[in-house]
Amino acid sequence: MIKKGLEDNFENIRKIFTEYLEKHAHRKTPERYTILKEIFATEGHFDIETLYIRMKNHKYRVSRATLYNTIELLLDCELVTKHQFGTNYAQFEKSMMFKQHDHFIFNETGEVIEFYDPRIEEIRSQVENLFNVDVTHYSLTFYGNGRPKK
Amino acid sequence: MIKKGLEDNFENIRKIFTEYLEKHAHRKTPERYTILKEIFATEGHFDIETLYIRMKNHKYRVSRATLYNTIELLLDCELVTKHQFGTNYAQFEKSMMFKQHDHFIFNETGEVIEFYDPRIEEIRSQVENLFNVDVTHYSLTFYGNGRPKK
DNA sequence: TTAGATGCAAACGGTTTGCAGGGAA
DNA sequence: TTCCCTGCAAACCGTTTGCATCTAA
Repeated sequence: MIKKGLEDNFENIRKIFTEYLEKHAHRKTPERYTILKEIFATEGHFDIETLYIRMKNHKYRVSRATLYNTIELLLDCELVTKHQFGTNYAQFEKSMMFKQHDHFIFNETGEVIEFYDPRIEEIRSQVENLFNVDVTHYSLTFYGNGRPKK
Repeated sequence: MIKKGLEDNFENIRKIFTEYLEKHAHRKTPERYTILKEIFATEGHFDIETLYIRMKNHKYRVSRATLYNTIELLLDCELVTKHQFGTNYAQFEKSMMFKQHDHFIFNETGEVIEFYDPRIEEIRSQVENLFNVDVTHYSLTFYGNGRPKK
């Protein structure tokens, strides 16, 4: 039953993507839907190379160029979010429509914890008012170490 | 008088760097001090290539490799801060010991505004307590557009 | 039928590395 | 004198681009 719910949810995602492609007169190629499916089939963050390897392992014929192109579309229709956690390569994650969140990164391992604190919205408004700007997006990331168990 | 004050301040910076080099048994080469001086002589953010060009223009013989090496030392002794504003190249700025701040970036131009909102410290404590971690550093950046003048 | 999309491989650009020569300690 | 540091150039690696081929519309 829960699984059914998740599938329904993905159907919804597909629909959003389809509408986006149609609206912008982009072709609905099988590759694009396969990549969308692959991304939404796994949890957590990923980079392009990892996604590429994973799809190769699943015996899909896909090129890095197409991955980069398709990610661009998915970013544009906001189904995927891009992060640059202080490295010089990009990491991505599927957007969780409702669940806005920020990140804590362990210095040693790169492990990611997600959290949400509503006070960030207050800071955001403050910035918008102070500088007379519209904030389109933002990035808040804490870096640090775990405390000794003890 | 104010200028004098700034010079004194830079003397202090030099001292910090010297102490750091001595403590870690790194050599006090002229290149390292020249780079330090060049960085503290200019305002705002910079990337390695810009710094390289600027030093070439000032007729310094310096290699990119040394710039990268020295920046690494300056980061380590916290005289310089590193940013990755959503691009795949790093930007840096001299640390302002006392003036903690975050950034707003204009989507179109990349122009940077600095600001400070103390509420970020509350979020930081919250994260530390919630996940039982120590935050060593963080990054908060808003991206957006200026509002039409009216 | 045809313009947009794909796969492949080469190009690109910021960063890193290897190495011979130079200079701080 | 030692061996860390420097400049130079090549290597590296994530990303972008060019192009022949393919295919959604």
